[in-house]
Amino acid sequence: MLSLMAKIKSGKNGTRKEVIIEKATRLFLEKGFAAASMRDLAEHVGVEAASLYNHIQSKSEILQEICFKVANEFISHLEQVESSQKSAIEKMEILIRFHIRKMLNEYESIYISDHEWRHLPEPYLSNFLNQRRHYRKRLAAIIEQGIQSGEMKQIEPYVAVLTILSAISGIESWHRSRKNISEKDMEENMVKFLVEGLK
Amino acid sequence: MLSLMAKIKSGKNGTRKEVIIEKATRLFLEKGFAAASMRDLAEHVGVEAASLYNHIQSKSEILQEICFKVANEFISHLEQVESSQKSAIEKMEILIRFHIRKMLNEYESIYISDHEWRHLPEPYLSNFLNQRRHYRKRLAAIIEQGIQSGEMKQIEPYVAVLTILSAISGIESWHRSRKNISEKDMEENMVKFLVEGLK
DNA sequence: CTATAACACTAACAACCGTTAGTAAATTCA
DNA sequence: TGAATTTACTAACGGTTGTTAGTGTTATAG
Repeated sequence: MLSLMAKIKSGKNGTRKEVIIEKATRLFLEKGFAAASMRDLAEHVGVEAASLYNHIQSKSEILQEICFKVANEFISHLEQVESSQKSAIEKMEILIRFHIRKMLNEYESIYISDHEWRHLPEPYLSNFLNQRRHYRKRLAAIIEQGIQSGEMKQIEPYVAVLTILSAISGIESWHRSRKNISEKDMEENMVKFLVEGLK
Repeated sequence: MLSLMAKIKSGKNGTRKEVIIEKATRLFLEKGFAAASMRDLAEHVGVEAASLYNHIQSKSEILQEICFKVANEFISHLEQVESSQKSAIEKMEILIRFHIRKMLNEYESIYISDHEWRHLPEPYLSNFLNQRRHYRKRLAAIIEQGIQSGEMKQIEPYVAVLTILSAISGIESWHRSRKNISEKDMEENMVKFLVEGLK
């Protein structure tokens, strides 16, 4: 009894399922979710396609795990920031830096979460979009508050949120390129641009 | 002789091929290029799938037409701006407004050009990416010049270009949402954010 | 009106899709 | 070691993919 998670541990890389999701993340990034096949994924994992189904339930389950893992990380970080006693502008800078760093360090999964969510099946699709809308509203609320306290300039919070989040997602291009610019420069310059844009 | 374009004109909407590309644009936007099937497209056009091949050569030819039409529009506009006698900051504002308006008015094709280009077959893929890289370098050159003339603040031009272009592509979210904000507000707020971010 | 070109149709192709069934090998637990 | 569980394999399924061949229909040009 007790079901102590059996074996499942595949040496170094954690659960076999985790390995599958990790490889799938790269594959979805390169080919897109729809164009990436299970046989393709299986080859990267080093196994036959059918064997994957001993660890996952479906192709779209992989996408779900990627998307909601990312979403949950951002939401829980936001809650942390919200409950802190910082000024609105400080909160925004913290959030912006968090987004930038996530994008710098683990952009594969974030990119997928940002661009492949439409292939989520219902009800996950609606769920995901609701979470995203809610997240953005909470960011807008911080900006709203920053405007009212005079910390930020008069700007439509919705537009500011859109602008900031989209701008950060552009770091994807940096990843795909030859990276003539360091991570640190990337972060500082973007923060300079985006945070100053609020003031 | 003279081949005066035969008939081909399909009443109001121009060439039959243009209709196909138009419908494909919407379809690729909603489902993504890989997930959109030719039978799906045919249904939207009101024809059998095989009939499409009387007007196009392949599925990816449609994608090519969309991507390069967009690219050419931006490049030729850039050349126009470059050859004008404006200050760097003015040039950037003109370019930013052009991007924003394009995104507001015909975002379907721009979105596809921005997000589905990886499904271009070679050599079109390399060609497209080269054009894009070149375009961004020329934008960066304008910013570089703006910094040296003291019009703009000290910022890494590459990062600024990335930030601006990505931010604008976020207008896609506005299109997908309920649009509580007018086009004009969208443009002015975004310009305020992005142009001020340069000063 | 007739010849010709443009177009849409049906049928089918080979390849690939996600997924399941059934079974053998490997691993873990007692 | 023996029993049980997990994992990988082969084979195959029904369905879809982009695309072609071949044929008939429609519209245009001379």
